[in-house]
Amino acid sequence: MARPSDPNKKKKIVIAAIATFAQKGYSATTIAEVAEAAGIGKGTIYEYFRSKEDLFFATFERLILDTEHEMDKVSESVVGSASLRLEAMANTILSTWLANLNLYGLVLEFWSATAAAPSRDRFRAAFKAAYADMRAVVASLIREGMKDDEFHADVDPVKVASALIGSWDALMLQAWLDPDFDVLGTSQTHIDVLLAGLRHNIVAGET
Amino acid sequence: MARPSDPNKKKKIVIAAIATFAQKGYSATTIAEVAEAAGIGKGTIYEYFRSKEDLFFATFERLILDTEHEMDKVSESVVGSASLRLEAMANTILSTWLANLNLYGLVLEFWSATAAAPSRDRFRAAFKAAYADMRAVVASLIREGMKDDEFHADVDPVKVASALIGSWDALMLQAWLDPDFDVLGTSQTHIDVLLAGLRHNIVAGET
Amino acid sequence: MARPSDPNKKKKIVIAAIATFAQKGYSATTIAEVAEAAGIGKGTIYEYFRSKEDLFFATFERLILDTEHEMDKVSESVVGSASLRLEAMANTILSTWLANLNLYGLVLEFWSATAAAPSRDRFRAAFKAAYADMRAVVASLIREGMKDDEFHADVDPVKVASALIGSWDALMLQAWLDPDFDVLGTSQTHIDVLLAGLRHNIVAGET
Amino acid sequence: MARPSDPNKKKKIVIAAIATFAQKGYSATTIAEVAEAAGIGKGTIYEYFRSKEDLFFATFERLILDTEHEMDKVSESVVGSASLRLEAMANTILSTWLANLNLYGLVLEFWSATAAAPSRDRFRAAFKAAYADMRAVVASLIREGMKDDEFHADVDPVKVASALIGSWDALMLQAWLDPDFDVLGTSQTHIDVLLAGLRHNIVAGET
DNA sequence: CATGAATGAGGCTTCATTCAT
DNA sequence: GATGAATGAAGCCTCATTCAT
Repeated sequence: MARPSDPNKKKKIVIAAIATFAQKGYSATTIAEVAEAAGIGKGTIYEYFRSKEDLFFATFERLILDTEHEMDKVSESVVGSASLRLEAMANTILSTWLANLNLYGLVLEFWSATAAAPSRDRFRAAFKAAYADMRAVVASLIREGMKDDEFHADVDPVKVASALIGSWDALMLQAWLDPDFDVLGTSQTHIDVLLAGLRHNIVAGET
Repeated sequence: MARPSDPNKKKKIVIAAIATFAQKGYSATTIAEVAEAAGIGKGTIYEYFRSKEDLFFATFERLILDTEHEMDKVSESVVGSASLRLEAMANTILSTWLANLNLYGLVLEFWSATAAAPSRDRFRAAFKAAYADMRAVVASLIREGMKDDEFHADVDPVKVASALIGSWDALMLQAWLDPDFDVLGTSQTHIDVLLAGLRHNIVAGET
Repeated sequence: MARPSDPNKKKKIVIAAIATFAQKGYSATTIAEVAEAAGIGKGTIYEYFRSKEDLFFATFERLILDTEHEMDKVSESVVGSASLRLEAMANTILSTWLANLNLYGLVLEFWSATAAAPSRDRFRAAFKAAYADMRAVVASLIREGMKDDEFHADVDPVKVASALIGSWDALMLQAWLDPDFDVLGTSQTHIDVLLAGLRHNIVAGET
Repeated sequence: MARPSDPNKKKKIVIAAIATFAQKGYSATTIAEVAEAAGIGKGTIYEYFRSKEDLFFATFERLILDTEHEMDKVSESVVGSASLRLEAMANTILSTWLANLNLYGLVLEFWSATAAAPSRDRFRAAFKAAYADMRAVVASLIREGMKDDEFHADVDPVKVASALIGSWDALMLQAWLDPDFDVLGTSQTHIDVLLAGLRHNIVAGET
């Protein structure tokens, strides 16, 4: 008469793991700490995850999913010109991330994990997919602006999206390094300039 | 002094450490491996570095210095319009980084190290300083463009520089994740749009 | 609790540690040796003791407790004149110690530990307390002899007790150095002379 | 044309070693520290001593010799009754030792060394010899008192000497453990009682 | 299913000793 | 003879993982 596996137990562990990994980093975090944070026994974790690395990957997946969910909500709810929607997207994403700046250390850990064997490819692929998703969303916004004749620049929307998302990523890094860094202001300036560029023709000879 | 002791022994160790850390990550790298890569005994490393972490920080410092050196060379050698010089800067930096893409994993490790105790502040401060340096160089290029009436946008040069540098950083990350990612093309598009924006007035009502 | 875990595991480890430390000395003893002697895994020791030094201190405490227990038994069971009881105490203590002469090396190690950082004060305080205990027991025996007019010498019982106990200690040392040393005979002579002195007035002019 | 070995260099090293060993204990002392204290290079020590243990033994020998030298001076210079000479001996020895109480930690180390292989027998034999020497000196003082009819007790002088010396040893230990311990007072009481006992017949039936 | 006691591989670090200069 | 850079053996300790209850 085994008690049915509590479906929330796994989630509970991941929550505890996110907090602990974010605070201390992957290597420095011990399974015992995660177990204690989750209020369960050490061995129980191994009932739900094959290994420490497995648990790590699970926390990664959850964060990725949460972010994508956030992006979907934004792109569905905001209306108006492409410029407006892009700005809204930027602000929402950055605000959300800023509100969870403490998680950024965890993202850094994930990136770092892509460098270290043996799960390198696993993390790398997941990251790549997540970026591709974000890119697609942003690029489609830009493409809409072009279709509506709001943007005249003849550029590859995907490339602009890449750079834009990249700048968000990097702004977060700088905020992580320096709590006084003006993320939203810098982002505003960047997107202002970028949108101004998109609204005009880019004369080849000018560059 | 007894055996003259290779005056470059310390440098030799750092070189070996860079290669090893980059390949396997900080945690996964053992002192024994670094020693072997350097062709010396395990104990010798401790003649030059107090601890594994100290060695790690030394590799970090060296890479930072090398990059700054590279930037200085570029900003001194390239002439022409601000747009041209910015593009040259972007291309040079990115090309240099691309050529050492394998080191990017190491940078990820460094970032990650800023999250993990106990050297957190040490790395964080060094990173912050390095970014400030880069920002200053790029911002001064933008400022020159404004002085020469090449750029009309009324924006904070430092903020644009932040976003620009951030995008380089993030493009490298994506290249690291995906070897097929078009770093230079994306950068070109991004800087084209950005420069186009800088050359025009940014009408407040337009955003 | 999972495996019930031998409730005496900690004691078992201490026993093994006593034997190993006594035989090889503190520095020369490795945790691996103690673990093997205890028939357990290396890591298990760290479930019960924070460090090698902690284990060492635990062995020390146990030996101290055992000796005090021995003294209590003697002082409670022997009856008769103070002289008789003091002699009985001396003989019992020395016999007990002689029977465990192999432990004396361990006591030397403890003494030595009081000299070496960083646990110096810990051991020193414990030793001091143990000596104070023994002193109190012996001094009270002498004091009883004075109350009963068996001893006429006007001396500080505590000082005599100190010297007496000290002589036992030192006799053990000499036995440890020289297996042929006549501990009990020497002690007998010493206590005979000492008791004879206690039974007479000590004329100041005579000294 | 090798410079002749500085005959004082060896002595200089031993002096430095005594200070260092006494302060930090044998294990905790590194050859590098001794070398630095002696103001010479690490390697130089190995020109004069085969190993760290050899150096340790040399410091031991020197301390033993110094103490014996001290005893000889006392036994030659003091005149008067046997009681007086014994008291003088006790006071001189204890005062000398007290003045160098910091060296006592080193003696403890030596004792401890007799417990730990592999030089066990070497130290043990030297200690045994040193005690035999001291015993002989003290016993001869007692024997003189018997010959002069100052002492009437029919006891073995060597046994009394053993106990007496042992008590000195142990008093030092207690002083080492407790800086407030009254060494000289306790010794005075002890020797008073002991001498009183020696001056009287010890009636067998009395014990 | 849950637990946590037990385990042992493996890492960092120390330091006595060597030996080229 | 003097030196100290180089070495590597060896030890303490951590912690992911297992498994008996």
